[in-house]
This record gives sequence, C-alpha cells and structure tokens, in this order.
Amino acid sequence: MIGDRRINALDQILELVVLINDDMTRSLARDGLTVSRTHLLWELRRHGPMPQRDLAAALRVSARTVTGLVDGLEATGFVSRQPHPTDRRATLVTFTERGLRTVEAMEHGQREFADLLFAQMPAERLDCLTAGLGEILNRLRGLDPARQQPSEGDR
Amino acid sequence: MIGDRRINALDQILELVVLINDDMTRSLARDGLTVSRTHLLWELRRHGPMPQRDLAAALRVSARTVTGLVDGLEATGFVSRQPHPTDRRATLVTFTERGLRTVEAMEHGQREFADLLFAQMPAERLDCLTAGLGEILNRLRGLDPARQQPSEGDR
DNA sequence: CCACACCGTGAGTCATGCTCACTAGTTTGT
DNA sequence: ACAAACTAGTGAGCATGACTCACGGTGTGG
Repeated sequence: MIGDRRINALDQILELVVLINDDMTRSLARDGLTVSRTHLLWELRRHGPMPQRDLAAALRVSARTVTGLVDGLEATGFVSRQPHPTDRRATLVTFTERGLRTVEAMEHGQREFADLLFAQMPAERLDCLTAGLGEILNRLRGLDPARQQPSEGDR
Repeated sequence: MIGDRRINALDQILELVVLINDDMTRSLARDGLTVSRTHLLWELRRHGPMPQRDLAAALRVSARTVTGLVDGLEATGFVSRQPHPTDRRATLVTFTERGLRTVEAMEHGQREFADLLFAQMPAERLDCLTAGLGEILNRLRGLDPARQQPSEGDR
C-alpha cells in the first residue's frame, strides 16, 4: 500500500532530523558554538557586517535576544561590535579574524560532510534524491511561518 | 561538478531539518508537549509500561532527567507512575487514558502529514527517495553515538 | 546483613527567548 | 530650529527546557 511507503519515508526523515540535529549540536559544541549562535554567524556570512536590528529581523527573534547572542559570540571572540558609520545608535556586528576562520572552516567541513554522506552514490540517485527533497521542501515551506490554522499532525 | 550537487543536497537536508524541527516543535507545543517528552512517550508506546531506569537508558539521558520528564508528563496528565509489580524500588511509567489517546492521535496525524508531504509524488520517485535516504541514514548511524574523534564538520 | 540498585530531591548550569523600562541618538512636523 | 515621536541597543527580570552531580531513602538479593 502506498500509504505505508509514505509512512516509511516519513520515518526516515524524522530519524534523519534527529541524527543530523544531534550531530550538528555535538559538532558545534566542540567549536564552542550553539545552534542559534551559528545561525547568526551564517546570517553575517551571507550579508556581511550588519546592525543588530537586521539580525533580529533575519533570525526572527527579538532585539533583546540578538543582544544576548552577540554577547555570547563576542565573549568567545567570534564577532565584535563596531560603530555604525552613519547611525550612531546602531552597532555593526562583524566577524573577528577568528570568527571568519571558524565560519570558513565550517563551510569546508560541510563540504567534507557532504562528500562523506553521498560518497559512492550514483549521480542519478543523487538527482532523484534532490528532486524528491525539493518537492518536500516546497510543501514544508508553504506551511511554515505565516499560517496558523492550516496544518495538523506532524511527529 | 559533482561536489556542488552534494553540497546542494546537503543544503536541502539542512533546511529540511530546520523546517521539520520547527514544525514539530510548534505542533507539539499545541498539545502541551516538548520534543524530549514526546520521545519518552514514543518509547513508552513502543515498549509499553517501563521503569524509569529503562527509559533513561533508551533515551540516553541521566535518571535525573527522566525524573524531570516524567514529572512534567505526569503534571499534564499524559502518564502516571505505577508501582512495579515485583520490584518495589522501581516505578512503572504508564500511559494515562489521555496520554494514550494523544499518542494515537499523533500517529494518525503523522499519517496525514506523510500523505500531505508526498502527495502526488510518483511511486518511483518515492522509492528512489527512500533508497537515497536509507543510504544516508546508514552512514549517519555509523558515526553517531559511540565514536568521538572521527567526524568533522556539519552545519 | 550489607553492598548495590532504583528513585527522588536539592542545587546549579546553560541556552533560548520574552517583556518592560531606560538611555542615547535620529527623524519629522510644524 | 526644536520639540515630539520614533529607533537601536541593553539592563533587569522571568520562564522553560534540558541536563548534571551529589546525596539520601528504601528495597533487593547474594
């Protein structure tokens, strides 16, 4: 029955989520990072130095929370606060040397991880996997942030 | 280049992890549950009433943590503590009526979720997705709990 | 009977995230 | 040009969740 296959696939996905999550958390902890802090770092990586308010918007958390995250990242030397060139109220969060190196190392590590994960997987299977994941992602994106009444069960 | 495809696929997986995680957390919160508490519930569902020490082993957390989780689940009426029939030191954690109903509803919701996620996906793509995920899961399982020096980067 | 096992509590840590109130700067509207 | 209105960041305080170690009571079993 087709339903069983779907359940099966969903189970796989749920297990994947757990495993990746754990692995991520563990690996970040080794670097003295946490998930939220890393999200911030990635935002910075994508957009360059930015004021905290923009980070708050991008990460969808309150300004106060960003202050806390930046505090932590600053304390461990990944980012530093710089004066905003034109708005003296604002603070520009920028990478330190170390922060930049760390993020680059993470990108590199990610590449290695991808290679490890998909090693010896034939190209067509990889394509098909990508296509399938793409479909699923579209559906998931559709029911994520805005709506509130629509969805129902997940795990 | 093949590496790019892999990075791509990994990015998809990472996004999937985030989306599913958020969705799960939100949906569980609606039921008055958290992820850890739900893990415990699932363990109970799989193995039936069990003493806390077994839960601790199954969930790989300390006994103290289990006490806390069970406290929470008991307070919200999902489980209850029963005396162990033969070992009077031990406590059997069992579902309440409500807990059982909730877990069954979650299973049902999961089925619906799977249908939603894979709706209109041709069978062969589903198969291929499953196969690909299976491969990845095997690799991930391999580097999860025991080893400590081996892996490297993830997100 | 005594070492060990099962639970529970106390106390404390860390991460995340919220609100409220406040300061210091910036804009806007006359 | 200047006050009113708003914005950026943060101090203080609170809650929740997950987890730990250390300690103690009670029961088991050799």
